[in-house]
Amino acid sequence: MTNQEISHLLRTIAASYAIKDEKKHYFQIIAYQKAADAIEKTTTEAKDLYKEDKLATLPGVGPSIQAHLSELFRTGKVKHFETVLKEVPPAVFPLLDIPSFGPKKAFKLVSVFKFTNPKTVIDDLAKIAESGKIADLEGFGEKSQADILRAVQEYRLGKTKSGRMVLPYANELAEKMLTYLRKSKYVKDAYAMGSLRRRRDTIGDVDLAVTSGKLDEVIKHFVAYPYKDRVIEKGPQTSSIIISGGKQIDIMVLKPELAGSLLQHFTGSKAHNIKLRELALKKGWSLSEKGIKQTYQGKKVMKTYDTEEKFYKALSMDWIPPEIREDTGEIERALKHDLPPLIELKDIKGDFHLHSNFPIEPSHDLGADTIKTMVDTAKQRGYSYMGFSEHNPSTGNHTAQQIYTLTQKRNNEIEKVQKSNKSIRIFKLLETDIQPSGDLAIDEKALSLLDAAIVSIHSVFSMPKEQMTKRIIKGLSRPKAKILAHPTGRIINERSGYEVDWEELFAFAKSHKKALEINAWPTRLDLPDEIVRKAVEKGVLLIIDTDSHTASQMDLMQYGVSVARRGWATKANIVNSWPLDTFTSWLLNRE
DNA sequence: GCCGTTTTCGGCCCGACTGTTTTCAGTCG
Repeated sequence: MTNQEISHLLRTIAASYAIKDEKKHYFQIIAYQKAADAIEKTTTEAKDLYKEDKLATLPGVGPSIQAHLSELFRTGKVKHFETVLKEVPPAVFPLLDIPSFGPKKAFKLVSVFKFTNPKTVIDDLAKIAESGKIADLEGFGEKSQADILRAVQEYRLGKTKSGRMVLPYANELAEKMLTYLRKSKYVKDAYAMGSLRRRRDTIGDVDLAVTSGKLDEVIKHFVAYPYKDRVIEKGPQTSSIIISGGKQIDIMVLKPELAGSLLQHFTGSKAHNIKLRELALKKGWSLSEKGIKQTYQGKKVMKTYDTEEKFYKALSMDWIPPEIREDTGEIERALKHDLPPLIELKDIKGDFHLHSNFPIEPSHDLGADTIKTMVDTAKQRGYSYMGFSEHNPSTGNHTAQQIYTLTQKRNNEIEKVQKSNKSIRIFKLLETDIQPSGDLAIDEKALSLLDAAIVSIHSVFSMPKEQMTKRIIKGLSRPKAKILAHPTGRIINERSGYEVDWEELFAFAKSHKKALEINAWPTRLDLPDEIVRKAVEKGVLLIIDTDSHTASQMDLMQYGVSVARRGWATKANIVNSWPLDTFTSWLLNRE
């Protein structure tokens, strides 16, 4: 059972409790939802945690839910869950997957119209809505009947569940809207918020915040967006629209003097905000997007903040970088004024996963730009060093001698460019396949031509975890192999990575000073942030690379840096933020 | 059901918006 499925199951249990007796089970419902959130978010499979007896390490998973999940993994079902679910008509559950349907609405409709078949309930409901019978129901009306019909239709089209966007795509949508918003004279400042500002690897909705003296004018302007499909809601300070393409944009507008609490509120994460508010509550304070509510001599006073720094300061803590606002310890550290200095884009001194168009007759894809062009771009970026790492010449079509000769030719070209570019040190690498056996795709003689090798998996992804871990470690254990590229092999929205025993790989990488790559390619972002965090805690070296196949793609570095920041990485962790001499000593094993 | 340098018991974030109401329930983030 996947984390997604387990999370869905826990939400189903929460919904069932809400239907049975929401008041009585109020906090249980919250607890189940919280556990569902945690399991949905984590990149570690709950089943693996169960095997290692570490389920309780998930926040919000306590003794009871842990026991239920253990039973689930052991026997495939949970007696307690079955008892709870038995009391709710099964036709309720499919409706819960439709946006705007909660437990109450779903249960009422299923009960009144006596829907019994979960397989047909959505169609049955659509028919009833079309016949006009819902409008007569108490608590419903013509409008809600039409809303139900539209929600069902959108659900059938898969429109509202069109998946999460990769970062640059969401960025582009946000920038377009921000540009449009700034055209209004009533807009003072406009910002991207939510998971976009926290730089999560994927984005659901685009959240925007605007400061203005004229809230209603901004909302009016927002809903008049030319690429709008429809308005979901529109109030005095917030609004949501669907744009063509089906993506949702949410906006919140407040006065400039509330900018601090507004940005803090709308950046999230939800877990981060809840933790902050619980903390404030202990002082008798109440936090919201409007500021901090305090009681003075029996009177409630709202204190306002125009910057986030002031808002956090009022809570006796340092400003927290958005990338780590996930309630994974950042609040405690900010209270102790002990947040780590996260790596920044300007700290990066070189890019090492670069594919030029040099005709090396590779096993996989070739780049599109010349070595010289890419060197020029690196210099423009202010890099002091860089490395070329085209894929190795294909082993199927070449003899060992041919591979050697091709590599040598590529090296000659690099040396030629190096001669006329003294301000940047250019290293000679290759991205070399780790074959299923764990052997590298090129022999020792060809390897000797390289300063170092980036090694990676490009075939036979489905291997048992132990075998895959052995394969990787065997490949990495060659002295020239210094970097493991895209370590999980995942492609966002396409495939989950292969299975690796991270503890074992971290231990090996640390003791042999091998770097794990944070691949900045937006559909990779591999290592994922959560694994970066674990690597950082273990003291494993990391390198941020773009995997560029054109010179312009070297701009993608920012996305890799975001992942590193989300993983709490500092300069000490990131080898390509080191000065040239330190870096060179490391890469060439001269330390 | 979870959780803890103010607690192992007694708390549990906060508010916006909509539709159907005439003061509020439901859903969402």
